[in-house]
Amino acid sequence: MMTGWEDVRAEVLRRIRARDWAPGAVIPGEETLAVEFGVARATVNRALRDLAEAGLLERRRKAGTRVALLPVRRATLDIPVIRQEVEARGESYGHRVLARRMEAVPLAVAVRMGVAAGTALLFLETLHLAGGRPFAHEVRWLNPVVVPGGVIPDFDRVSANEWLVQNIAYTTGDIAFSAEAASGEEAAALGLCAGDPVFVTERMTWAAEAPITFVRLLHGPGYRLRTML
Amino acid sequence: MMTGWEDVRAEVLRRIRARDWAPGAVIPGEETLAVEFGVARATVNRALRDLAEAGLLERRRKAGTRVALLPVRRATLDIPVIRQEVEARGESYGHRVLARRMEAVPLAVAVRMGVAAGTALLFLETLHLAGGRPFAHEVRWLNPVVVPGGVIPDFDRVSANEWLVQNIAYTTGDIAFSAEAASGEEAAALGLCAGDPVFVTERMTWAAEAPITFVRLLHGPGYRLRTML
DNA sequence: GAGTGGTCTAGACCACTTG
DNA sequence: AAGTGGTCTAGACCACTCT
Repeated sequence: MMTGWEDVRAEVLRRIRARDWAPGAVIPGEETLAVEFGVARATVNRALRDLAEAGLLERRRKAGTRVALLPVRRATLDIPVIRQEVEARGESYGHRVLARRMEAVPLAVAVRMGVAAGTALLFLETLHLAGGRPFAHEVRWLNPVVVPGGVIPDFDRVSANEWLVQNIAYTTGDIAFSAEAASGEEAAALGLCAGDPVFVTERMTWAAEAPITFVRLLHGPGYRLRTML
Repeated sequence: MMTGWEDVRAEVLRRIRARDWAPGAVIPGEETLAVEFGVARATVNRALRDLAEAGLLERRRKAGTRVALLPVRRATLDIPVIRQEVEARGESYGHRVLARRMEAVPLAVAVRMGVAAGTALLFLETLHLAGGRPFAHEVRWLNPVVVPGGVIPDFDRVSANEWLVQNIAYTTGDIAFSAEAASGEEAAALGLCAGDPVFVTERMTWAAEAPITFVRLLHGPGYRLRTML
């Protein structure tokens, strides 16, 4: 029986897999499928929309719905607060603030944050610990302008990472992952040797045109960012 | 005016940001909001569902809808076929098959694929080129059982990456990213020095309980995996 | 048991895009 | 100009889960 939108999605998926509907081909319209499956058009719409979000269908008004020629795989990454990430591994979390001062941003950071070169922002350096051992090294520039009330905590109790998530709700931004060789200082902080490969996460966040913070996070060897497809 | 579900979403988002609805607090029910906003309940439902998918709200029947205490940031990664990735950079794509033979899988791979140690699978080694220069090094084990008709191409024209996407439609799987030091062979293939940091992508895909393929993909320095938040 | 979100329906209008 | 997906509505029933 075809009773719900998930049944419709399953059947459509089956036809795609079975090549009943070939890659690149236009599939029947929503109304047609609704009649065939004996459900309301809205139900078909929900199913097709879901498959389109997953990258298997391409939908355009008037042009209709096509089976994607080269399905782009879409994976959803959950990016938790570091404390949660550590505790999810069953280890105790801790962090140490290594530096906290106003400082002129380097040019590379100024460009990425969209502020004038030489602007003074709050510079923070934090070491995140898992089970007492170094887990991640964080370097952050924070725009003090965006802090509500202008009161910036010292981040000894709550890390900047967690404090920002709780206090500067829902920002936009981008994130990039890469592999780099650890510099001498970075290696020392993480207990590695200079030149060891580190997993780098760089995140820039904005709130309504105003830059909030730029973070560079380093994880040592053994760190894996995982997700389901 | 509150005419569409995106308007409803925007207003709800505003209230979360403004702390009108505090983190952890239960917000009004769908029916209540529908009346307040002057829309149908389905419209409110669509808006709240979207925010829940984004990680900002937590919804449970009977319990109601709460503002997430520690919003988990969710990012969507698009994982295109390598050819598309290269061409999107405006470079010409090419690939060379370095090895293609049946081979007993190493233990580590057997475990991840869920096959008996020593099983013979198709082993493929491919170098992907961008503008004639090495872009990524791919090592893959492919389960020949899943190939329709049992006919496996030589992958000289179409890379295994692209062929699988087009011929083994929609599989489940997982993906993991990490940073490692290049081995001597890997470095040679990519034109690097042994020990240089490489960005590693490991992907395992399944189709209905049967393992399809395990891939290990290496990108040299300079490669960045990017997405919006 | 009862309250809340999850979903379905039938019909309608709208927006976009293509021919 | 017309066809297709996008969305809205009002009402209904269902499923889950908290008390």
